[in-house]
Amino acid sequence: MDQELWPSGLRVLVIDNNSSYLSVMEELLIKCSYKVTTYNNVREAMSFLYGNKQTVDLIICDVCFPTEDGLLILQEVTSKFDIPTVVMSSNGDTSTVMKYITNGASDFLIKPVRIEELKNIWQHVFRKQIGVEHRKCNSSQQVDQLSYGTTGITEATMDSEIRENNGTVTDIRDLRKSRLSWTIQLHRQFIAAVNSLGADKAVPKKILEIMKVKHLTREQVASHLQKYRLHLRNSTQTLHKGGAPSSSSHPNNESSILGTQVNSPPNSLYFDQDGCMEITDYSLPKDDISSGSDCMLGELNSYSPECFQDDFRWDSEKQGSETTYLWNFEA
DNA sequence: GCGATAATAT
DNA sequence: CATATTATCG
Repeated sequence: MDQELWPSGLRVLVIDNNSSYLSVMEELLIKCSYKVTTYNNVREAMSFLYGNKQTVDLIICDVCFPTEDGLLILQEVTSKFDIPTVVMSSNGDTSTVMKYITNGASDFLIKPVRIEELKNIWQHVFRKQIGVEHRKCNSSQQVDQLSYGTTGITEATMDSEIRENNGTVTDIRDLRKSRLSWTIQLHRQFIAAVNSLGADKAVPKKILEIMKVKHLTREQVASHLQKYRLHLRNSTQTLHKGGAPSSSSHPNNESSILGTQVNSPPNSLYFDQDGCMEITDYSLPKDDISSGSDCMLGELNSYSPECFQDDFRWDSEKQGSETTYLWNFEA
């Protein structure tokens, strides 16, 4: 529709190791009246983020880095900051897009990025701020001012739900009730850990180490892993359910989920953003970490300035509530 | 259905 | 033996 009504002043952080393209992006974004900060170095960008997370509304990050892994970067950012993150790459395969979207990306832009696409990215900021309530955006003249409240963006679940440090759960104990509740954030960290190890290397102990959540036990991770695999199976092979046995097409990957590097998420329901959850299906741990096979857990937590200490939500007795949309939504 | 725990397996 | 995986419990 109209073209002059997108919010100006949106503060965008762009990360791309290609300085030339970084300039292109900067130019395009400035034409959109956004405020732009660019980094061609992931680590520097992360440092900047840790120091200025209150002043960044949106992140646009390329996912093809020589040494860094785009997926890990995305997971790092989305789990530690509640800032909408848009991913861009020259490769727009559905499976690739799926991989990033299921891991928290707000959008996926295929290079070369057109200015028309950038004109619309502000919607992700609003979507996140407004959160559950998605009211009919009249798209008219109410988008003029962004509520840049320093604490504005970060407040998805602040109430009595989760108390965390910048979006990352680091400890659980505080609300010592009885049963651990796997919240989205915690689950994300779990997924991030599983993904960074490989499918075959993702075992409770290592996952626990990577997650670095105090007082979380190996047993709890094991239990969650069990369910995770179970649900993964269910959605991976959707044929099931009294219909045609599907005798054609797919060569039937009978090798278990763990055996080798299974890939390709054929079917799946991805997510339902606004409401509450977003995780319904996960891309398999197969990833493109530079090296390839060996894990690199030692340095996984590259960024992360300091230690932490926060709480987490335990659930005492009442659980029949509206929790748990993690991976089920029933038919 | 969820997460904890017991029972097995590696 | 320690830890991973599966089964069962509440």
